[in-house]
Amino acid sequence: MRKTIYDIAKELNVAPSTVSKALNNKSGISEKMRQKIQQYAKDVRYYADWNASKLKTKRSFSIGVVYSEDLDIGLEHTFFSSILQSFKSYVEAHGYEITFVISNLGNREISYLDFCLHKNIDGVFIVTSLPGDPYLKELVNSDISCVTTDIYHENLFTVISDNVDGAKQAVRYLHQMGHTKIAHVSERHFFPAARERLEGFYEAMRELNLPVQDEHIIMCEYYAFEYGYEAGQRFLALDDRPTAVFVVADIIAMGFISALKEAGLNVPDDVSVIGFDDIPFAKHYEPKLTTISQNTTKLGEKAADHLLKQMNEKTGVRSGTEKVPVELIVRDSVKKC
Amino acid sequence: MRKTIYDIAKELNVAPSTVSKALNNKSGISEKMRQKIQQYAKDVRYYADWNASKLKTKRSFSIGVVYSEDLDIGLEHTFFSSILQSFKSYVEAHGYEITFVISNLGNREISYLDFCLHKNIDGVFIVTSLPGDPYLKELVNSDISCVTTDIYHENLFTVISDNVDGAKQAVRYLHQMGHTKIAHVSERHFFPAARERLEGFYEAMRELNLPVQDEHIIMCEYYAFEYGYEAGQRFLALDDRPTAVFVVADIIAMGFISALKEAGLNVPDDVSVIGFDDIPFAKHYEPKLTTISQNTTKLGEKAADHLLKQMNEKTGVRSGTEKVPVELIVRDSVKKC
DNA sequence: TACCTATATGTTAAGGTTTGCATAAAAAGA
DNA sequence: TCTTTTTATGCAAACCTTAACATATAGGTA
Repeated sequence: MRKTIYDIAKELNVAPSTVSKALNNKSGISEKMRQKIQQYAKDVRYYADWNASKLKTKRSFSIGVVYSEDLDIGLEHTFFSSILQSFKSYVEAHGYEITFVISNLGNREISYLDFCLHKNIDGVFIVTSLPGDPYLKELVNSDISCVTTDIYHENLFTVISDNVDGAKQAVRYLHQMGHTKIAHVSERHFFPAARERLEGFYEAMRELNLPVQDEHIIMCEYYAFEYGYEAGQRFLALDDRPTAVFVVADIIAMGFISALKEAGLNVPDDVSVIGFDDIPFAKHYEPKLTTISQNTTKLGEKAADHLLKQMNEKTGVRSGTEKVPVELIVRDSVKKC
Repeated sequence: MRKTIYDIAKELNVAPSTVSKALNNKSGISEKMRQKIQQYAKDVRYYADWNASKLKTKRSFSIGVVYSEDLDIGLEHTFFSSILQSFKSYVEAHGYEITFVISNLGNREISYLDFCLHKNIDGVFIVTSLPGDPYLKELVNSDISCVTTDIYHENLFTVISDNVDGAKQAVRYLHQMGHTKIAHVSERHFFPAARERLEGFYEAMRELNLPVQDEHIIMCEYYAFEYGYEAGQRFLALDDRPTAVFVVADIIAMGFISALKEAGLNVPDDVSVIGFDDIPFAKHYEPKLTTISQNTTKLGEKAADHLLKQMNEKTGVRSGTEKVPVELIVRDSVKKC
């Protein structure tokens, strides 16, 4: 049977509270006694019962993770899961564990907030979420500290890649390589990343005094290879084809390129393509994809860092944004014009 | 302030225990009363305090997940994370949540078993683990129900793809397409999957009465594109080159193919290649990879199902294996000889 | 010596739930 | 109507930890 603090107290002829103090490094106890108790606890492999301790302290040292599994963005989505991985490592190093916030256990439906409240969750990281989720709104407006990534939400701190700058870097690089007629493949729904990259595209083009024709902005249905392929076909149908394309995301860029290849065009000889994200496969695609790399490790760490601060400082700063720098990764899909 | 069972009891003029019984569907209470209390609880959005309830019942309704993050197999590893996703959905539908089993919170080191014991974990899913991890052994030999996937461990039930059969399907398919000189790229460390696929390769070759030369078994360092590339180079150096290759994993197959392409060979015109896994990118690679698909959804579900059974039935059946069928996915990397 | 302070240790209630047991009420049987 | 059985409800302990408060002890000061 598992030992309790009472057992230890009895065995050491001290009071339970003394044991508790020793183990929790609280004051009001002699150093000698602390050592003795800690040593003993180690010897008998005592660990405080998690639940009893949480029940009492009202702090769970666990951080909720909202990870909506619809829309193909479950754990297998590398971008988010690698942010989560980094987030997880960071908070664990600070003594927290993570818990998935779920809206139904078995068959009883429960709102995110209720879930967190009743589990005494200390803070929440919203990794992916469906736009307009009512549970989310309720949670965000509650007293529980929250941060998110890659999306914006009123009253919620966001850690996000510097998409505008990334897009500008991409365009500038294409320009540097001699391209002046540049197209952009964007995404129809305008998730924040897409919107910002489009914005950055326009800005950079303006700064470089390059004209942008409406038909050179190609709208893609969603983040998927197939839609990129479709966009490629539409690109091929253009009368006056640009020599370079900045594509909103690597996965779309790959589909895009595959359409060009199929039509007998060579990338980068005929058309230069630059992507965004630097997904793990970008370096293995043919041609190896030149792209703007998002730093998922940093995204996760910054999110974790900000959340922990927010939780501990109880500062009222709920909204705001931290932009994480992105980096141009030069590979083989862009060529001098 | 959050409502407790006492508040509700007072408001409804009943005893706390009555409320508890009503909410937990325990017997010894009239149906009318149960309805009334449940309705009221719903109205005031009452949920039992997780910790208090766990403390008392000694059942946490949470399942530990051992997910070793070293060796590049953290959450961003799609194969394991998609198994985990499927596992998670399944157990959540059955009223369980998942918790990562970690060996250090903050700075205090804790063994897996201690962690589980002190959190009252009901069962554990070992997703990835380092071979020879002492904590693992201790956990597996404890009273806590465990299952794993993709590896074997004494005293531990495993859910794993039918690798032998998959390899045989692969070889048979190559043979069917007219190939008789077939090579195999394996992996040096002989993780179970690699070992079984090698075994299946030999078996199928024997059954088909095809000779296998020693130098046609190419050992690759590890599961990575780069090592596949290296293997490809070694293949190129072969005097008497086979016309077809069965590669132990898609990611290696892709690196392998890229080496061939670089040397001016065409896949599948010059050499046919079949992979294993069906990673998400297989269908986008060039050529689209013919491969043996592992059913990650099923792997996760079966693991979950077995674990829940083991937990509830308290059956002594700890070891054993469930093989999940794999499927040949015909794409473009294999051609008639 | 008497008293005070600081520090070390002990006592006990609280945290919210569940559960075995006791009791009360209702239903059934005589 | 009275006893017996069944059913519904309440009481109180238990789960284990923490923390506020109380007490004891040692050392120092007047």
